[in-house]
Amino acid sequence: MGSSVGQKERAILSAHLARHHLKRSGQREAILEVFLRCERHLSVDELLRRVQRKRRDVGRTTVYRTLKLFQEAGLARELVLDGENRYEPAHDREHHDHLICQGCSAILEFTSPEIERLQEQVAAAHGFEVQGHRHQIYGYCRDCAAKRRKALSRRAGLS
Amino acid sequence: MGSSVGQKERAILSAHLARHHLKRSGQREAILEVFLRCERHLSVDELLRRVQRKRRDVGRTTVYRTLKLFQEAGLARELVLDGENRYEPAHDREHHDHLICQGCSAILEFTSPEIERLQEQVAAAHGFEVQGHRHQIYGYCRDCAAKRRKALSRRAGLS
DNA sequence: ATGGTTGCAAAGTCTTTGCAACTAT
DNA sequence: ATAGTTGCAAAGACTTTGCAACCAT
Repeated sequence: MGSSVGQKERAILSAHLARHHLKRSGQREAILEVFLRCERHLSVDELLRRVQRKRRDVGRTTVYRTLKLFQEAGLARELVLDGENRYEPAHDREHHDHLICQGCSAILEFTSPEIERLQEQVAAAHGFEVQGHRHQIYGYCRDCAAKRRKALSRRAGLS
Repeated sequence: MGSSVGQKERAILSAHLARHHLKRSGQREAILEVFLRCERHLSVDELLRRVQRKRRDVGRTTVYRTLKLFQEAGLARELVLDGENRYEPAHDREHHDHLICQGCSAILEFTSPEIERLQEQVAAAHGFEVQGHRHQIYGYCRDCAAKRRKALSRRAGLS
């Protein structure tokens, strides 16, 4: 195990490297490995820490450079959550989007084939060829919404 | 004219200021004015420059602080386009989302009531109270898609 | 051998904070 | 008078770049 994960992604990376006359390296392999392994969205820092657990000789700079490389190869996608830059595998088996709570910063995930279908329609109407998307709904989760309602009615009662 | 624009937004800001025991200021008014005036998404820098044309005594710091204030008041929304932090009025008469070209960085806008409706359903299913959303579809615009297809078939022909 | 890759330290961005002067209430 | 606001300069956080050593091809 380990090396059996991400066969396809490895191939994509190899192809990209070959096409651009770039080289393999232990660091790149290690980063890819870790990156694909964790489904969650990682910050540069988290990724760095995890990679370093496996291989001490990986610098922060390399993580930045490698993430850029992954993006160019179409393997990674950058997203901003709660003001933080994060990254996720682009060939996500099943793509998901986010519900972000403005109260407690919780992040719920959702998928909606219907929305994806509508997106394609919208894009087609503009002659646009879709590569991916990013869809964030922000507001208040069940708990925070309840708290807010309470706070609001309390205020209303006072005035 | 000028002062007639953004009546509602002024009211919202006033209410927010009052509720939080904050004060009015010429700078805040000027920034709001300019911010509402331009429909496009502005970077902090652009906003600063435009505001300074009207009022020299506005510092960059104040723009940052005021944008944060606007966000808290629900008047502004932050978004990341092409790696750049930008802001747009949140009470946008009609909310729009973006199609972003990875080739030429063009940004097309779209609206889709159907998608908005589905969003509400998704949110409701999670007990989530929607305040807003951000939906970016990225890929290639008509022209760039055509160029890419050409480039790809050329390569295929060569190999 | 050639030319891409790496880590480090330095330089760059963009954003926030400390502070004294200023201003709305 | 009191308490929030401002601009500036300094500090911070995050990212990129210059460079000499290193490594894949």
